Amino acid sequence: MVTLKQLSKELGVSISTVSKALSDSFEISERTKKKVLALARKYNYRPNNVAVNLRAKSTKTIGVIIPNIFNHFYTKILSGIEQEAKRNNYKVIVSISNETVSSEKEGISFFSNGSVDGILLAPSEETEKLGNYKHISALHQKEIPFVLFDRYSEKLNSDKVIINDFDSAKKTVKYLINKGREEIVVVSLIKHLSVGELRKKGAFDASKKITLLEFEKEEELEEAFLKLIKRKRIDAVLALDELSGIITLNIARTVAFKIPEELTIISFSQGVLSEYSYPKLSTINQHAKEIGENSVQLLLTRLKNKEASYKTRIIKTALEIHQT
Amino acid sequence: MVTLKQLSKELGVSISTVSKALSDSFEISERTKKKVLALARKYNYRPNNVAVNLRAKSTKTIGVIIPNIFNHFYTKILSGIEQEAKRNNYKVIVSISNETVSSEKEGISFFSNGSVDGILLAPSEETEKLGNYKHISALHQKEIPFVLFDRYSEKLNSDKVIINDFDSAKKTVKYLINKGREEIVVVSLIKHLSVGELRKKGAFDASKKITLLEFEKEEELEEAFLKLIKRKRIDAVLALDELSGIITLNIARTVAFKIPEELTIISFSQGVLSEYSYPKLSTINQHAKEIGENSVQLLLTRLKNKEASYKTRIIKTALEIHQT
DNA sequence: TTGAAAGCGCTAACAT
DNA sequence: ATGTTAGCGCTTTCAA
Repeated sequence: MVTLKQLSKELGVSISTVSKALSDSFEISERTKKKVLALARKYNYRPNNVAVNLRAKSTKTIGVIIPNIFNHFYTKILSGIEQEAKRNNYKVIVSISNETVSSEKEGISFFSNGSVDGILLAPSEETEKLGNYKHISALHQKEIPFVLFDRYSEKLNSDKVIINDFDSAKKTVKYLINKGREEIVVVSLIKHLSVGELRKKGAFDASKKITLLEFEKEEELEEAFLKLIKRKRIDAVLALDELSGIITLNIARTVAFKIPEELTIISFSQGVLSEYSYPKLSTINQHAKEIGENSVQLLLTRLKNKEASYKTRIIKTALEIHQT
Repeated sequence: MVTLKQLSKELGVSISTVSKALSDSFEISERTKKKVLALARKYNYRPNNVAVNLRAKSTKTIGVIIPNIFNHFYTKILSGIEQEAKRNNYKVIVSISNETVSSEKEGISFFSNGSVDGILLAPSEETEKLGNYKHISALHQKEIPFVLFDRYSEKLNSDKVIINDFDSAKKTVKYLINKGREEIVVVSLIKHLSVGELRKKGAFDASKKITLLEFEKEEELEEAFLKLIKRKRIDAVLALDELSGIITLNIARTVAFKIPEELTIISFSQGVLSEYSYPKLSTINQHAKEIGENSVQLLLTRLKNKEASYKTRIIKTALEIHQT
């Protein structure tokens, strides 16, 4: 990589002259500017980013800590983050926590050395399970701005972008009841996530007579659901996560339920899974991309004004009914 | 963030003493080391990464340009990259090309200013379609080391990590023939990708009497496949990409094929889609994670020795038969 | 209109 | 055992 020094030497002018010429400063004569620009182009000069960062005391980089990159929902968020960051001339560094506290801590420490201007973070499942957020709130002491997305805790005081989980679960159950469904089952494999809790509460807020099947392992849910439908007639399922939705769908099909005539299945989701399921699942779309975009916006706002009060942005979900 | 300067001031020693003490230099007395360490811990001192990078003339960062982050295959590669990078104390910056040349160029220029030590790149679909790789080979002039993964071109001289696509398609067709399948259909939605071409050639190398359904749009494939199975008896499908596999599966089911008794479907894939399809697709697993890991390894080797001859690593696929 | 110098935070060769 | 100095590449203030 060519440096200002090399250019200045070859041109027989000072480093600062070259620097100013390249930033089109009014101090420099047109003749010199032209010469400098020509040589810079010839060598394809690009200011060394690291040096610029050191000087500017900013990196134009956002660190993202994401729980799981195999989850389409998070992938979509990441894509939204990347786009919005690029639009604002920021780079994105990614660290994947794999839903573990240890990797999450690693990621935070990885970013806590001036590598990034700020952090976007969705706490891992383990973090939520343990309810210990100290390593995250420690960012406040380090004066590293951060924004939580998707998952959050009352214990953490920060900017955040979340989904109206409670409301959308509640609305969906009401929708089912309106459609004349009477035996509603809520299935979930995300017991330990804050969002799972909120969705569950929302559903029960709409109706007390819901059957709840909530498990940690896929097989447990499969077994329980199979048992349930053999025992009693049900006519609607609300899945609090996509995997539960797909599993339920596949089982319902093995026992020859007509979908959606006899059984409506609606699932919180964002996924390819539901998109290419057969028949296509009805979903509660979580507008993941917007979550990503909004997180970046909130962080950039924070970077501009570190003293402002914390903001929460709530991204609305949309019920998408297929195959009705 | 605390700096060496601040620590040295508070301790009443020089900056270099602090620096040396923190790196446990033999030049510094135990007493001083202890004092320094204590204060550093108190303030949670971490060396400013940007300054270290500038000084070291290396960023310990790898730039990854990935065509599509919604494709589980690439996500898995990315995960492999991230893990292997972290293992070697490298960071990962991600740029998503969305299968377009323009974004790919943007990504390359984004990384070409000293932000990264090297680049991992899978060319976009558009790049492959147009066959123009100049913006990529330009990295050679800029002396930025790069490794291609998954997709490549004869036009590009570089390190690369690829799959034995030709061979595995060939082997799979042979496998089908061995199992007594006689009417084999090859379906594909990746006509324009180099890997698609290789797989196709491999399949035909195993048998000339294959029916080929190759389209750009999902609907075209759906229509053609439906027409075909109404017209003639078929007993095996080799899908060159996961989407084709799922589409074929869903259609075959609507016309009540017994799978796999009457119709074997095997798909190139890596996906959640095939994992949660019903019945579960048989797949040609591409070991995506290993592709990512190997790419990082190749790049790090290159960084150590820029003059070595270019290496190609071929990752073997594995045929995984389900529901037989 | 141009150049010299300082400084971002760090390391390391070279004094003391 | 500790300190001084130079320099990584850049921008910017101040001086010429």
